[in-house]
Amino acid sequence: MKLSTKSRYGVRAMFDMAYHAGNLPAQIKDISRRQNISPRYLEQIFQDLKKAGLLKSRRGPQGGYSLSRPADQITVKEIVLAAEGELMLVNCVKGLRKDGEAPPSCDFDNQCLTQYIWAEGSRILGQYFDSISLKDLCDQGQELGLEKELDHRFMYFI
Amino acid sequence: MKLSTKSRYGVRAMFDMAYHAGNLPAQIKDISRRQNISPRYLEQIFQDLKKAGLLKSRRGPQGGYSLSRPADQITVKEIVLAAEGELMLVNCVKGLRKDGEAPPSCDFDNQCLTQYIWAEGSRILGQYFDSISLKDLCDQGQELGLEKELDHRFMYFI
DNA sequence: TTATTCTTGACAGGTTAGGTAGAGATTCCT
DNA sequence: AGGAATCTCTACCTAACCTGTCAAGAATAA
Repeated sequence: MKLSTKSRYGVRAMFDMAYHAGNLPAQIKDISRRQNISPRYLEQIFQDLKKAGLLKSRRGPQGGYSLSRPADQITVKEIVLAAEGELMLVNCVKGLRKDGEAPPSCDFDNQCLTQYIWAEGSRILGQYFDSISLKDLCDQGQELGLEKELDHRFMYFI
Repeated sequence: MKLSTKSRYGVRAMFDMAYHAGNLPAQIKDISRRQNISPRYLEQIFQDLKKAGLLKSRRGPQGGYSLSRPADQITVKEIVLAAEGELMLVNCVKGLRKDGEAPPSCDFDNQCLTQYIWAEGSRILGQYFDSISLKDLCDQGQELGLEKELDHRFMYFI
C-alpha cells in the first residue's frame, strides 16, 4: 500500500517548480539536482504529468518545463493521479482511470462487502489530496524558511 | 498504491469467520472455498493474523481458527495492519511498524514538505479503517441478505 | 493409532517498480 | 545554415515483491 516513487517525485518536482518559478521554464537538470532525483527518471515522470495537462514544455536552449496553470489551481491529487495512473486502493473496484480502461472486476462482484470499504477509503484519501494545492505547499515552505535557489541563468544580466 | 491481496483476503476471511461463526472453530478449507481463496495462501495470511493476536487456532480434528475477540472489537484497521505490516503510504516517514524496525529515512528529511502530506494521508486512512468493525460488516451483510452457509458439521447432531 | 488439522520453511514464477541508455526531434543563437 | 541545448520516444535492464505452491512435521481428537 505504498505510493510509487513517481507520485512522490512528481509532487516534489512540481513543488520545486512552483517554489523556484521564474520567467524562464525550469529545466530537468536543475530540478533533479535540487530534489536529488535521477534526471532521466524525472523525464519519464514529466512525460506523464505533461500528458495529464499539468505541465507545458519547450524544447531547445532556454527551454524546459513550466506549470500549465497557476500553482493554486494544481492539487496534489491531480499530480498523484497523473503519476499513479489511478487513485484506488484496489483493482476490483469500479473507478475512473487515466486511460479510461475498464477495471478488472473480481469474481465476487456484488456480494463483496469489502469493496465498499476500499472504494470509500480511496475516496477519502483523494478528497484529502485534493484539498492541498501547490500554492499551499509553497506557503508552507516560506513559513519554514525553506531556501530558494537563485536561477543562475539570471546572473548573466547582472 | 494498491493494498496487497493479503489485506483484502484477510478482511474477507475474517468477515467470513464472523459471519458464519458457530460453536466450532472455522476451518481453512471452508473459508477458502466460500471466499474463493487458495487454501495454502490463506494459511500464510492466518499466520500473520495469529501473530498479531487477532486469531486463535486449535489443531487436530474439529480444529480450526476462531476470532480471539468479539467481532465488534476487531476493526478493519487491525487486520490491514497485521497483513500489510504497516499502514503508511510511504517508507520515508517515521511510523509504527509491526516489527518495530526503524523506518528508513529519506535523504531529504526535515526539509521535505511532502512527508507531512503522506503521513497525514496515512493517518486519515487508518482512522477510517479503524471506524469499521467486523460486526459492522456482518450487520451490513444481513441487510443485504447475504447468504449464510450452514455449518455441515452441525448436521451430525440433527 | 490413525485421520485430521494446523505449523513451518523453502522456493518459484510473474509482475511491477525503479532506473539506464540511445537515437531523434525541435528550437534558439550566432 | 550550423551547432548546441533541450525535450521526446522507445527500448531495455535489474531487483524486489506479490502470489502463490509444495513438503514435511507436530498436535489433537476419536
